[in-house]
Amino acid sequence: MLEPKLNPKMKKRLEWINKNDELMKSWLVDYIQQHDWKPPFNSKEETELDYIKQFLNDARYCAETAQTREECRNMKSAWNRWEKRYNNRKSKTVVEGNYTISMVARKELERLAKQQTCSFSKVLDTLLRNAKEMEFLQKKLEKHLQEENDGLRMDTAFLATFFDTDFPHQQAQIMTQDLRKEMETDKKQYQEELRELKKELKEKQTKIAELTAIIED
DNA sequence: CGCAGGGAACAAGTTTGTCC
DNA sequence: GGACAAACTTGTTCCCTGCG
Repeated sequence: MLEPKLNPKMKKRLEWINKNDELMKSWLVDYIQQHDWKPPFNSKEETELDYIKQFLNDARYCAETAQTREECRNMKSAWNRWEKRYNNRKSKTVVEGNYTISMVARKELERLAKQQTCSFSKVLDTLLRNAKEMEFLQKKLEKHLQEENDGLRMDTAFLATFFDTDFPHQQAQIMTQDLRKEMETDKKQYQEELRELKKELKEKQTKIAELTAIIED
């Protein structure tokens, strides 16, 4: 039987382990057990610190092979991922998710990230914030069109101010054309409906006035 | 140049939600 | 209530970038 040889590289490789970090300790205990690197942790007989100290001590005698190198790298990487996700979960401002999107959307995401030299996350975040903004503008636009008796005055320039690239601008043009047609067809109908609504509104107002009078009496 | 670190992809397992 | 899909969790791997 060969005497186990001390491997100084292992010590260096595991220096990132902070024995004072409670979170890291309990994570490590799970990780070590999960990989069957040590017998199961028994909280009645040992502390997490004992367990980890023992593990580190044993690890110093690991043979210097590609596998141990790999395992050490993976362990550190797993911890970094876990910690990052843990912090994300705690965060009030960011949240990590996992979604399935179409290839078309994915290609576009890739293109935008490259164009802006930023991460996918940043692109998605910005896009969705913009979408919120768009929703607000859309509502404003609808209101604008409703108030304006002559909705036809809306033109591409009006919509184009919300966009800054060619493709959306073209879409805006098509959208405006469609809207124009639709409005021309439906204008009379809307006017009729508007008259009806105004009538109804007047009736309700009268009713409210009556009720208010009764309550005040 | 080698290496560490970070972002993302990918894989596999688990939990949660929805529908009948 | 169970079948199935969607969403979430965790770990691993790949790839790129920046630093010494």
